[in-house]
Amino acid sequence: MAGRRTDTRERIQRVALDLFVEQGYEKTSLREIAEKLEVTKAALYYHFRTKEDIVHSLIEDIGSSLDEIVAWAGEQDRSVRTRQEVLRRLSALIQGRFGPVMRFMQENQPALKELHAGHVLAQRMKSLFTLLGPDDADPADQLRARLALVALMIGNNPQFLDENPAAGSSEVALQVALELASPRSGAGT
Amino acid sequence: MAGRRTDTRERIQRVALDLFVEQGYEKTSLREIAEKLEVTKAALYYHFRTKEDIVHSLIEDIGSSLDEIVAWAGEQDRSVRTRQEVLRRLSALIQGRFGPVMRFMQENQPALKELHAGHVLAQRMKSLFTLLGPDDADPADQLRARLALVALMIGNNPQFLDENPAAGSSEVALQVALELASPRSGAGT
DNA sequence: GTCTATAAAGCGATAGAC
DNA sequence: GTCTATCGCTTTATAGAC
Repeated sequence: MAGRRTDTRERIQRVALDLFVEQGYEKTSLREIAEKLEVTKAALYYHFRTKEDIVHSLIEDIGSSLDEIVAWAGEQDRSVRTRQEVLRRLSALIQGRFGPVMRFMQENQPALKELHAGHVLAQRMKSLFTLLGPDDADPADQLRARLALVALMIGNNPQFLDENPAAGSSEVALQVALELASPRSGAGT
Repeated sequence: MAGRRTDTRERIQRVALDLFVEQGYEKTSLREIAEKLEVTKAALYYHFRTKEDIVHSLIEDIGSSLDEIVAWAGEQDRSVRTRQEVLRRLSALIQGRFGPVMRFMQENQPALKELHAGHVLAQRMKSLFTLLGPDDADPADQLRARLALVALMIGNNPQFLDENPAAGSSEVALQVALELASPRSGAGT
């Protein structure tokens, strides 16, 4: 049952992400991850050179998906419809297997800030922001673009600072995000 | 010059908050705080019993200010005007000396989660949320209430995941927050 | 591919002198 | 109120056997 494994690398990623989300990156030790997997620390080091490398592998996955969205949007015209479709795709991504990674990113900014993988990701997020709220747009629109993204994240993670289930529905979150990316009366792009 | 001090406790709070915001709670050691103050670790322990106690003292300050706002709002009628005034007062608080504390809270959720002081604060935030978006309100309105608060925080901390100065103006943030707390066409309280 | 054992460093916290 | 010195523990990471 616990004999030869070929998926240990992925099991490490899964368990590590679980613990990172549950108790934070810094508070999660390799010993803890190893224990939960019922292997030793040394086994972890066979698959990942450092603790940071685990995070790196986690973020690389989501990174390419984000790149796809940015690339797709680059081929479209800069319309409200395009921005809304970007949000819809992001919502699907967050509701899918990247939700926990997103949440980890959201809640562990200090850790990511000095992690290199964090900077790579920050650049990708900046592309997304520029997509949703161009640098030459109304400052309020830029802020709304960022809030639209936050809405999607909170929708997936109700306990932003609370845990009211009603405010945490993904459908509601997408609805509010779309409305934030839509032109108000007397404005638009 | 560096002789007798009577404000050491406050100096510790100030320097600790600076470092907590800059590099995160976990990554900031008492040794580092002591070095920046040019005292020893042991001196820190004279003023605070634990590292956690420093955070506790930081959060207690802002806590009473939040309580005042909640109490004031409790005396008003539950109108849009009241909610907007709450946001205005929160904005002033965040723009004032509580900005860094707010940012620390926002960026160190995993650390706060297991810090007791964090739970006390979470309860206060919940009161605020309930104030801005009652539990029996439209789920979308509840989410918007949370986003209004996020807007104020991002306004004070542009580098949410980026650092575009235009999107980080406190006035713009307040404007967007107010609009999020206002009834849309066909809805209201 | 996983193990035991350990190195090297940093951490929060305390004791006791001054 | 601040110091020196240190305790006890945990951490990341490595060496080398199997």
